[in-house]
Amino acid sequence: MIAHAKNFFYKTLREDPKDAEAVSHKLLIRSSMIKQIASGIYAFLPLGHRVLKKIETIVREEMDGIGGQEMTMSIMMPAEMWKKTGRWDIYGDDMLKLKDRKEQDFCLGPTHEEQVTTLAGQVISSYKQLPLLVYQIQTKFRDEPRPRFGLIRLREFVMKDGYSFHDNEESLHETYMEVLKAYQRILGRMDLSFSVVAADPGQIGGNLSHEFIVPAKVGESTVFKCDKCGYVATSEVATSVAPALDTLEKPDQAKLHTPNSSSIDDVSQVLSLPKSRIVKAVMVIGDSKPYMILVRGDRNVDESKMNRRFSEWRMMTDEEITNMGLVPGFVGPKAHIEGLTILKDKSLDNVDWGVVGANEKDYHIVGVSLGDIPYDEIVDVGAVVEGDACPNCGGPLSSFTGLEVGHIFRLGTRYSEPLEAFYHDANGERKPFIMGCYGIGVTRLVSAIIEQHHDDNGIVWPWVVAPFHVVLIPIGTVQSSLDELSDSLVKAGLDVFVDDRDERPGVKFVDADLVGFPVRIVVNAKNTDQVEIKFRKTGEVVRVSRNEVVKTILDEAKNL
RNA sequence: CGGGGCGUAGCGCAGUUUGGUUAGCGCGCUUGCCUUGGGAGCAAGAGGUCGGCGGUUCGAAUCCGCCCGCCCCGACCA
Repeated sequence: MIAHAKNFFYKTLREDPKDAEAVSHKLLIRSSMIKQIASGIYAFLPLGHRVLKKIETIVREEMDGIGGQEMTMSIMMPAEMWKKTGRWDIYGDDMLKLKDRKEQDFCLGPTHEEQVTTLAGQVISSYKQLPLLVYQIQTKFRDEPRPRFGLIRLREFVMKDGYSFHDNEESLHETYMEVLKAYQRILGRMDLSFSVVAADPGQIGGNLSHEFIVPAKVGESTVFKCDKCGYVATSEVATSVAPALDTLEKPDQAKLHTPNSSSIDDVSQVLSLPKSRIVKAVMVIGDSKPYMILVRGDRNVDESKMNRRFSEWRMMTDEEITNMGLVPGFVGPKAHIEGLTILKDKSLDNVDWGVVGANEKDYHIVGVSLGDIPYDEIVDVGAVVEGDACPNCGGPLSSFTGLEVGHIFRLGTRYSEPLEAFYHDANGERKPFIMGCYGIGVTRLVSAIIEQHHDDNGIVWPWVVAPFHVVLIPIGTVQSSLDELSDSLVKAGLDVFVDDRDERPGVKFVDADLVGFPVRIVVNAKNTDQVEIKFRKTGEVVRVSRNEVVKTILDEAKNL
């Protein structure tokens, strides 16, 4: 494939766009890969389009490699199937709903479990046809409240979503692991460093999931890991052992005056005690019932963990707290509060004594043995913090931020049951499919790759996803040798971009670096027998005779 | 949805506080000359509903009101 700059649909920018913050966003705009159409919605110009297609090809090859069957589902779909699974309401405003001319309800698919499950129910009728793995690479729409960072958080984006169907858990597990390995190969081929981490299935459902996280500054996911034993988990599911407190003699239990000290910080200061000695009491309404959640004072309740514990929850208002006979800001545990359930977070496990609210304005009680505090259940809803001990080996946990580029789930029968997607088993009984689902954010990968592969001058595309492998820059009149050279490169299967613009060499060099072609070839009229080859990644420059060019590049390609 | 910022030529910005010629600058674009190994130079040009609507005024990019869009932090989020 060959393209010529003179009539190529692109225009590089000298200055950073003012609306861009992330490096990948700035470079995508400046190199003219994408143009914004609306918030979270972009057009892919030819350069960006070519990158996207190359990423898709890698994904497709690896999915086909484990027996995945590619298909294309519809983007727009009727409300009915979403109402059956309950997600017509659960998904909320993130799902773009619309009506057709007959006033029928439709939505633009934010994901495709409903559709693929419906289809499977219609097409698959026997256990003999299982297991089955299908996938598509297709545009999704989610009306995100806050799109950001160019292609990182979009409203309209391309995703590879795959779904598997099984008649038993072992089969699901097998496919799940095969997809996991395929994902590792996909990201590895794109030269991304990444972590596979235990994660929160969120509203997709299921009991276990893994995220594929590419470490990046602009990452929205926080991951905790243990260097000692290899434990990794997102902040949403990470557990830890809170480090032990400094030994401190327990004072006699006493009610102390703590005027205007309703926050942990205030109490800690007034009593000259570490925040970890204070028992935080968080009052919530969970699934319509009141709960008091006790957490160690130096940490917070994690919302994702709460979302898994309760299907619906919110903080109590001050009025509701007062109505329970408690005092907002000075809430503490006490026995026998009608209808109240007390949950004790495990972060309090190794606290021997502490401070609790006195349930009286401006008073706290010190010297309370944790053993004396009443509770109904021990729970894990506390947010992990860096420095906590690894739940497996006790080693210290550290954290990093990254981009979630893939997520795989075991769904079980979450969708097949409500959609009545059944097969017949060996005994002739109708059973719902056991399902898995597997996503990769294709558009997000474009950004992830740039976040990991760039320098001060621009993008440094890995060979396999570069929009073009080679940029050819002529200096002076070299038409015949240029044609000959580009011919041989194209015949060797390379994608060649000829910068034949009527520009000075400096302009072309700067653009070549910005756009990020892995290889730059300069042909100078002063000496057409030899050409200069420069590798973007290493900056290495070699001069070779024209007939050695293809070989030189192909030899080096595996390192690019 | 809460907080903050921005909206003037394709891009980046000045002008708005204190209303007043024909709304400027850099880059980019067009034409010519010149130049050709890291964003050259000279000359002549083209390009604007000043985000939108309404109001105040002799007069509005500038003051007032309403609305829209975009970005950042948070909430939210496979």
